[in-house]
Amino acid sequence: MPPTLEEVAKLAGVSRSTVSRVVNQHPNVRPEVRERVWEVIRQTGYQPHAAARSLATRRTQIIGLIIPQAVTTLFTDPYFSILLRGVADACNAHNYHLMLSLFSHRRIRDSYARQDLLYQQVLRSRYLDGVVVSSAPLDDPIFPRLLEDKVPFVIVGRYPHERANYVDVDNVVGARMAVEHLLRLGHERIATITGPLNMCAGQDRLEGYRQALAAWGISVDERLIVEGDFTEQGGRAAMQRLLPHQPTAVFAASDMMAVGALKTLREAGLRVPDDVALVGFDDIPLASMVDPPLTTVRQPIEQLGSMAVELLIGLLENPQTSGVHRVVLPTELVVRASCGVRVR
Amino acid sequence: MPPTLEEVAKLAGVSRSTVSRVVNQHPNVRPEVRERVWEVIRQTGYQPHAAARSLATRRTQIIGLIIPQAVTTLFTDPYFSILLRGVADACNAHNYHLMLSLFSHRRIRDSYARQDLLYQQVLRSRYLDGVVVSSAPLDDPIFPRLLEDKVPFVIVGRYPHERANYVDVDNVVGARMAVEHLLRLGHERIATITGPLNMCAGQDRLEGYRQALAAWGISVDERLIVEGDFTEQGGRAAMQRLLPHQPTAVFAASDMMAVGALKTLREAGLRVPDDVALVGFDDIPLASMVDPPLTTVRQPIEQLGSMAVELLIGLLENPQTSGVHRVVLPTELVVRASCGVRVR
DNA sequence: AAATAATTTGAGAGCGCTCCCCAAAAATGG
DNA sequence: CCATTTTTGGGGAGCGCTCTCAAATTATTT
Repeated sequence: MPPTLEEVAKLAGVSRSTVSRVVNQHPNVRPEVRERVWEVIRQTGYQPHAAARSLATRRTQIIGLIIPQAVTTLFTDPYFSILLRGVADACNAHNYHLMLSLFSHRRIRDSYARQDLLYQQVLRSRYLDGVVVSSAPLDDPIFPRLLEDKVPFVIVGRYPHERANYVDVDNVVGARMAVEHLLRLGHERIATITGPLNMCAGQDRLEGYRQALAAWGISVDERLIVEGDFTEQGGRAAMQRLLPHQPTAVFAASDMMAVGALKTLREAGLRVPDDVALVGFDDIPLASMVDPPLTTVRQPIEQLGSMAVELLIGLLENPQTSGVHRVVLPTELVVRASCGVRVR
Repeated sequence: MPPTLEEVAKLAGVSRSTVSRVVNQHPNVRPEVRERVWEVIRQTGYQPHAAARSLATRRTQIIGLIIPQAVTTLFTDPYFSILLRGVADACNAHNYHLMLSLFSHRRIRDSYARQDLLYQQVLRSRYLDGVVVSSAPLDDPIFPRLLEDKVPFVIVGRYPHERANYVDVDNVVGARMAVEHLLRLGHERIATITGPLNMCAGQDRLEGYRQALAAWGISVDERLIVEGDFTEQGGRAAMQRLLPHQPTAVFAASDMMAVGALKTLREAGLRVPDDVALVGFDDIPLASMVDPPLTTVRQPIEQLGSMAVELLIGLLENPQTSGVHRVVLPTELVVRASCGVRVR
């Protein structure tokens, strides 16, 4: 049986309160007493009991990372590993712990029911001090609930509500840069494979595409816009549907979809970039590994994760700080071979 | 302020104990009372407070997934995403929660200190009911500690201790199959890029390699054995060192390393499989995406994760069940183009 | 030296839940 | 119909910690 505060107190010849003060770095303890207590703590290997502490302080030091929806695919996308790394790192750095809430991908059918259950269990039972939400569609029920329950949360992405804090990248500008790059290379029939249009990132990247075309005075051919789902499979399927309309360039709203599109193009006997230029989004490691290497829009995924956590911890530790916290990070166009750099 | 047990009890006109019984499905409550209590619970949205419950029951319903060491790279390997998915799924299915403990990859220097801290914080403070450990080197200090503290744990991999429970794949046989396949194709100068040799999987796969050669009466040329670290970079570097010895085939102990080797080979002007045959291990999605598609040894990664969790939960819920729990899953050779299937 | 202020310590009351134990009520049996 | 068993509900004592408040001690000021 591990020792309790009480026992440490007895051994050190002081009261519970004093040990508590020592453990929690309260100032008003005589140095010699403090040292004596530390000595006992060291010898006994005392460690405060998390649950007891949480019960008294009403804080758990646990942050949740919630990725709603049935997301088989989302997890084959390295985007998540990278985000997770950022999140985990920031948690470590600030002595918070990380609880991961994914949702079963096996049965999409009951996924909402499960999500509901998890929400109850995890959030209402106060396991978490706050949460980071990523990759949720805009109409996900989690947002209204979080707001109603006044759970501190930060979104990786965006949500149109005054009390929503978020960290996002400038998807519109990123997408516009990508498409403008294609335009500069002389393309006019530029197609796009969008992300899911119920997600902010999906919408924004499409918006960037539209803006770029508009800026160049090119009218949008709606047949060149096909909705994907951020997965490789989705990219393949979307590209399949685009083929009949013979685009000379394709902007895919994620690298995974670009890779899918690449395969479909190749299977159709088209060469990239010679016959069709291709640009992705994310700059995941795979982007530079495929053949040809993918021109893409880099977003600082890891940083997105760690900033979200830091914002959240700021919220948790200074609740009085009013105002909403929002950060938008820049993107960067990474030119590789897949877009076919032509002579000026 | 969310309602407490006490308040629910008052509203339902019963005592705390009765509500507790209802919530915890204890039998001895009259159906009509039970229904009345449920009704109040529903109306008030009551949810038991996790910390209070944990304090009383000494269980948290949280499982930890621990991936020790500074693992930048490990997380670019989809292996982890897939494992994580298995783990998360199993947790969801059994109403456990998942806490993720990674270690900062930024500063390798203080990684052991951090690991120590985390160990204290997470395990000794009883945040977790039990843990799943993956990808730990055999000499990782976590194993003796877990054993000493009697923390219930399951390893994904293996550890030579009588009280160590684990889930593993048959790495020796898997590797042997891979190498024997190359032997059957007529190769004799078969090199191997091993995993880290302080990890079980690294050792076992090397052992499989040796066994295959031995079975065919081919003596091992130690210059054809180069240690890698499971990363793509490591694979590149290892292949670089192998080039001078002109192997006609290479068995890489992970797909990521195989991909790295592939690039080095290509840069050296060698064609795969024509000049050098290549076999990997894991069968991550990338394996079928590279050119040429990788012949590899498939291991059921996701299942590994979920079985580990299920074993652990079994341990937690039936502590009396004596005996050690060990599962070894089979592997399967997946033949694709990279090994160059020759005519019989 | 006395009075006041500041610092250090301890006692006690929770935090919200579980679970043991006993009383009341209901069911059973002779 | 009363004694006995079984079911049902309630009271209370924790689980291990924090935190307020007041007492005790020490330092500072007049």
